[in-house]
Order: sequence, then structure tokens, then C-alpha cells
Amino acid sequence: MAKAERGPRERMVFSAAQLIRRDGVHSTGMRQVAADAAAPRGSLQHYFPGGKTQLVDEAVGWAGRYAARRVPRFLAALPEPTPSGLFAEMVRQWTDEYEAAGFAGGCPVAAATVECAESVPSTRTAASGAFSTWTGAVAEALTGMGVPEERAGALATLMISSLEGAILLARAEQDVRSLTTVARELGPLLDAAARQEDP
Amino acid sequence: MAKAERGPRERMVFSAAQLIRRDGVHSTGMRQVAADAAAPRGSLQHYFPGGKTQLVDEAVGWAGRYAARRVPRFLAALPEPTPSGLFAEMVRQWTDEYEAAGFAGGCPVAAATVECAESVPSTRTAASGAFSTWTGAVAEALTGMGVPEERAGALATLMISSLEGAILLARAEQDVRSLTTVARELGPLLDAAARQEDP
DNA sequence: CCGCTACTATGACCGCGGTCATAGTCGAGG
DNA sequence: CCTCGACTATGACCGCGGTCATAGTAGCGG
Repeated sequence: MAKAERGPRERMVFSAAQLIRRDGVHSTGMRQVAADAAAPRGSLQHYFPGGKTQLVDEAVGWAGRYAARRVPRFLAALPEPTPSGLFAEMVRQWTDEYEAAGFAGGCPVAAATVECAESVPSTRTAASGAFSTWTGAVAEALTGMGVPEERAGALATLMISSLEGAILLARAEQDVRSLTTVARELGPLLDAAARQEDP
Repeated sequence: MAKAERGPRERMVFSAAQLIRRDGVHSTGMRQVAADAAAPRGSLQHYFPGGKTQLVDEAVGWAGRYAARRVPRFLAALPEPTPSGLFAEMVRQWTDEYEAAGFAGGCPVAAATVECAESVPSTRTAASGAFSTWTGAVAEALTGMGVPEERAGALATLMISSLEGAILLARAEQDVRSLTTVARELGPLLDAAARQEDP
């Protein structure tokens, strides 16, 4: 995969996240993860003595940090930062992928939540943490654009909820329509909240 | 389960949907479905010669029709029908369940999409159909409340996307906060679209 | 050169679960 | 009473996949 030249451990976590995106948690085998990461099978039990659960949990955590890390970069890429612009960038990451590479992958955190929320407590916690770091990053970005503090968290939740749901619809329909729709419909509402507190 | 006194076939479809809600598609076994439906195991291959795939597909279709059927009932329950009121009812169905019975279940269509979109074409199609009948019912309700036709579809997509995403967050966090948040934040936007075309 | 620790390598085990095969029941119609 | 179709019942098969056990290698400090 793309991100070579990291340790085998990190590569396995990364590969796990990628495979979970496509096939879900249960359909992703350990052997498959090792193969995809070009890592020896024996390393699995060495680096992840907690078994598959630990690997999945780390993959989910990694995904959450990855998503959060992208937020400031999206802002930096905008000519002038606005909430609607940020959301459009977040959505565009998905439409770009889907149009370029097909609708193979979803959000790994969503997959982990759907499959493990009830059966594997630690994974549920990991998913919760991933969502909250992601939401936190978005909320922080919003406050930086003039959204009142107490409103920023709510809007971040709304943005991520809509995005996650739109990803689901897009994969099912194999059409980015839902993604572009939520971006278009939510944009004005987001910008209005930023203007609330501006001079 | 609650809806007894239907044919064993329908009971199995219903049970499958319920179990998929909780554990996802892969973690739900055929034997488990039969047991939950109090149906004989041998009936599975009799009524569903297409195997598990057929059962899952039918469960997804059933869930879509169920969700669509509820929309007009929500409207009927409102003192005066408004888009925000409808959305609040849709959300409330989930908050009520979560507060009463815990965060065990999610949306079966979401589970099928996450786990089968890439691997099982027929299930992906079934999920797409389920989302579209659901969205269609919501859009129709919106036009009935004065939302312009070309806007209604987009808002329905936004509503369902937000709801699905908020369900994910709620299950992960074991907190209905995300659900109440999207209902609150989206309400004004929805009602504004309805007033667009009113006298 | 030894031995210790980190990592790699593989084969075996074992439970789970979908599917198939083969009967068994049972009510309706001849 | 017989038969035929619809449905029920169960045991067996078989692949998959996570985990364990048991080695083997490699680098390094002593």
C-alpha cells in the first residue's frame, strides 16, 4: 500500500483500517491483514497479544486521529476559511475517492460501531474515542472561524453525522448524490452560525 | 418477539432484521434466526433457498418498508405537521428506544451496507432500495407540507443521512446526545424550506 | 563464542456457521 | 387406505479463521 517505510506494526494497523473500510470487521481476517501489510504472520501475535480485538481497536483509533489531523489541513487549503468550505472539503475527500476508485470503502469507525458496539466493549469505546477526537477537531476549527463555543460542538456533531450517513447512502446507491446534497444543504446553515458573532 | 401470529416465514425475516440490528450481518447465524423466530431450522432452506443472502436481502427490504410506513403515522400523530416535527418524531423513535432498552440496536440497513456493499451485490441493491423507499416517503411528506418538490428530495436525504450518522454516534458513545443535537440543529432549516412556498 | 531478547515462521487445533442430504410428519385429495 | 406435496427435523460435511505451541533466526552485549 501507499504508506510504506514505516514499521511493520504501524503498517498492519493501517492495513487493518483499510480492509475494515472495505469488508467490515468480521470479514477481515488476520492473515489477510498481515499479507496486505507485507508483514510476517507471526508478528501479529507478537505486536498484538490482545488478538484481533486489539488490532481492530488500534485501527479505529488510528482512523480517528487521521480524520482529526486532516481538519486543519482542509482549512489551510481554503482561500478563506468558512464552515461551509470546511464541510465541502470533508465531503469532497469522499466524492473524489468514490469517483476515482469506486465505492469500495466506507468509514472504518462506522464499521466497527455497527459490528462491535454491542459485542466488544473495548471496540465500542475505541469508536467513541475516535468520533470524539474527530468531532473535537472540527469543533475547534469552527470556533476559530467565529462560531460561538457552545454552538460549535453541536454543529460539529451535525456535520459528522450527516457525513457518515451520506457515506452510507452513497455506498448503497453507488452514487455521490447524497454526499453533494448534504454539503449543499448544510452549507448556508453552517456559515450563518459563523456570522452570528462577527462584527 | 412481539409480532407473533404471523407466518413463520415472515417471523424469520423479522427476527433476522432484529438480530442484524444488534450484531450485524456476519455475526448473526441462521440457526440463531430460526431460534429467535421460534421457527424450525429446516424451514430456513425451504423458505429461503437462496440461503443467507436471500434472508438478509429480505430483512433489509422489510426494514425499508417499515421505516417508510412509519412516516405518515408520525405525521398523523403531530398536532400540526411541520418538517421539524416530523424529523423530531423520527429521531424520538430512537431516543425512546435507547433510553428504554439500551443502545443494543442500530439500523439494519446501515449494517447491511457496511458489511455487504462490496461483497454481496444483491444486498447492496436491497439496501439501496430500502433507503430509496424510505427517502421517498419522507420526501412525499415534505411536499405535503409545502416544501417545493425539487427541494424535498434533497432535504429527505439530509434528514436520513443525519439520522443514520447520529445513530452511529449514539451507539458508540452510548448517549442520545447526537440524536437530540441533529434534531435541534436541523429543525429550523427544515421549517424554513416549508415556509418558502406558503402564502 | 555464548546467551539473551526481539522478532519471524508454520503447522495444528478447534469452534463456528452455512449448506447439503436424508428422512420424518401431516393434512388434503383420490 | 394411499399418495403426494408442503413443511419439519437432524446429522454430517467442510471451509474459514482466530489462537496456541513450538521452533527458528538475527542482532547484540558480555
